[in-house]
Amino acid sequence: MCQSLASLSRAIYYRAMTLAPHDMICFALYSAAHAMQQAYRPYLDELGLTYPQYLVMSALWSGAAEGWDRGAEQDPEHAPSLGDIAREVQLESSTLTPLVKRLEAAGLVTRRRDARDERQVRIHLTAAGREMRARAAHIPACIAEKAGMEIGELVRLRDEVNTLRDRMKAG
Amino acid sequence: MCQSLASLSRAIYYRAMTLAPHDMICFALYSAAHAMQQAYRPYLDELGLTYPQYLVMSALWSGAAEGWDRGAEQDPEHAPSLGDIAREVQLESSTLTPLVKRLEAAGLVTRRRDARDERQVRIHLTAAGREMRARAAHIPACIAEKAGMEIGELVRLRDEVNTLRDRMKAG
DNA sequence: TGCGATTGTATCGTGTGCGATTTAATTAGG
DNA sequence: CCTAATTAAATCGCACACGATACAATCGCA
Repeated sequence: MCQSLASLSRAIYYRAMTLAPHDMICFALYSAAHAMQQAYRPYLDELGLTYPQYLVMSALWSGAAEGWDRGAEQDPEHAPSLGDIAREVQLESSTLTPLVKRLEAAGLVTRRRDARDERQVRIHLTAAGREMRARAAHIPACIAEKAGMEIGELVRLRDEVNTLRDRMKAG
Repeated sequence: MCQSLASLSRAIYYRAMTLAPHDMICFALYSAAHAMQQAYRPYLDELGLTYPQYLVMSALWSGAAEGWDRGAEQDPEHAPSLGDIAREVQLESSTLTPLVKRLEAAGLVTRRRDARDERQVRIHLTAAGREMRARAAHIPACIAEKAGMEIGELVRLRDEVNTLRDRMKAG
């Protein structure tokens, strides 16, 4: 089916080759990421969210794993900025600005300039946005079940993929 | 950094949870696929190709691992159809039709209706398209080096990701 | 043979994605 | 202080990506 290790190694040794997409690591990631989006689609359709919108909402719901909202109760300016979210979901402002505007148009978030630094736009969940969290809470288990792998296997694979990603982004 | 196995397992057990993007498998694939595209960019810029265009050209160059062009010398109708390419790169015709038209506009391929079945459009490499293969042949080794992993490790990770993809696409 | 079902592409609308650039606000340095 | 450099968002242009739909060509079956 796929090109053998020996064949790949020989080709790399000669440092000049043509690979079919189904032999490429990058295509494995590319097609798997798209397959994941398709697996989420029926669940996200119920919520009226696209997949990247779901990632942004998940970041807000989790407080990006509680890095953002320490003291947010007292100080609304501790809500994440658009840049904070951009770093969490690894998207450019040129992608995120219109996406968040669509979330705002859907009534899930608000966008407000920070009073102390007017360059920043702080993103707040609305009541509707907070309520959606419970309606989305079943999704991870559904996806994990569809993956048909042990949770430990999924976590190991996730970490290996994250390691590869970080290396591709470095130097 | 990332949510622990214990935490994930507990959450899956309760079947209701909110994960931050950086804890999700799907986000690992999503962000790694984008990081890969960025790693290819400098090489593809030299060729004037986008990343999905490179996947299509790679499929043509490899004859999709020699499944397409048996006897193509004698019979030009054995060239891959748009549907053949769509299956290889796992894209819809609505994505591939304009993409291939751009490759045609760049002088890399031709599109011709099959005389025996006028529903199908057969895609042929032009001389310029064939010549580009040599200019792209160094790319896999450059990417593999940047990944900083043993080839065997890369192949194993690719196969695991492909397995996950196939499970997400099934049922 | 003829006609309904299927198949292969194409078209349209919406929503990403990113590079390049712009604008406004803040910071840093002399 | 005052200006140069930096930073945060936004804007624009182009290219995916897919669902829904349309349409023509072919197939299947009575």
